[in-house]
Amino acid sequence: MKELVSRCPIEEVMQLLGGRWPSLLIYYLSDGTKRFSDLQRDNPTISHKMLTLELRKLEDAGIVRRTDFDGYPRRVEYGLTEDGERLVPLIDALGDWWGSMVAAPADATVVAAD
Amino acid sequence: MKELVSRCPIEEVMQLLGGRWPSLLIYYLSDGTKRFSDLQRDNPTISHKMLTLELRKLEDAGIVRRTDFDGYPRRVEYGLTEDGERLVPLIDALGDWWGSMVAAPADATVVAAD
DNA sequence: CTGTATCCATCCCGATACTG
DNA sequence: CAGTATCGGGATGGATACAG
Repeated sequence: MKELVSRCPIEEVMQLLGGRWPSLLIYYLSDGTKRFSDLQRDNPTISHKMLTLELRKLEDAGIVRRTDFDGYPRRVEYGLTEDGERLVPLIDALGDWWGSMVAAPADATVVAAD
Repeated sequence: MKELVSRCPIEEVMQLLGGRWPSLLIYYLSDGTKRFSDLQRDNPTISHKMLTLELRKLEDAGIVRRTDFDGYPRRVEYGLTEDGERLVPLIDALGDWWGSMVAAPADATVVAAD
């Protein structure tokens, strides 16, 4: 079943950003334009293949802009679109939320188990 | 995890919320406390097994609180913790962002269907 | 009703090799 | 340098059966 018409936009956006890499790549790109090999250096553990696929996915979603200067050797640059930039603070907010979680463990939030 | 801890909290929080179901379950639970079978009805396409696993994951993360009234038949209720509640608007913001994306495509190519 | 365990198909992803 | 294609192992998740 490939047809998933999400009723909830949340479901869709999580499909896009949910994996391990998308948000990380966005994070690194928020720093400025980078080349393919720069991103490889930033993320030493991502495979060549996955970097390509993730970038393509983000590009298709309109989050990442790809610029191909085809000379030799080839040179391609990746950067965030405006939509991508707008996404950064939202992702950041999730990070802050997570930070507040680990700072104050869930134990303390349990209220009077009667 | 097997490897080093993520430098970026984003990476961690996405590992948690990234899949198809977590955010949806949180959405449904933001509505109020629900039983296992209620959630099954809300999400007709999730399998029994995955519902259990996802709920357990969210519970372990301190997002969901599980209350087991063990009578007969058994009855278990799920609800959001305070941390979970605080997460809702953040997820919502992502949904809004996504909504603004589809509303105004970055690339106006396909719009004109003459 | 809720939860656990098992089996098994599927898919994701890394490694590798090749192209321009 | 950047991208594509292919293969195979391992993780992921559905179906099912069973337990409390």
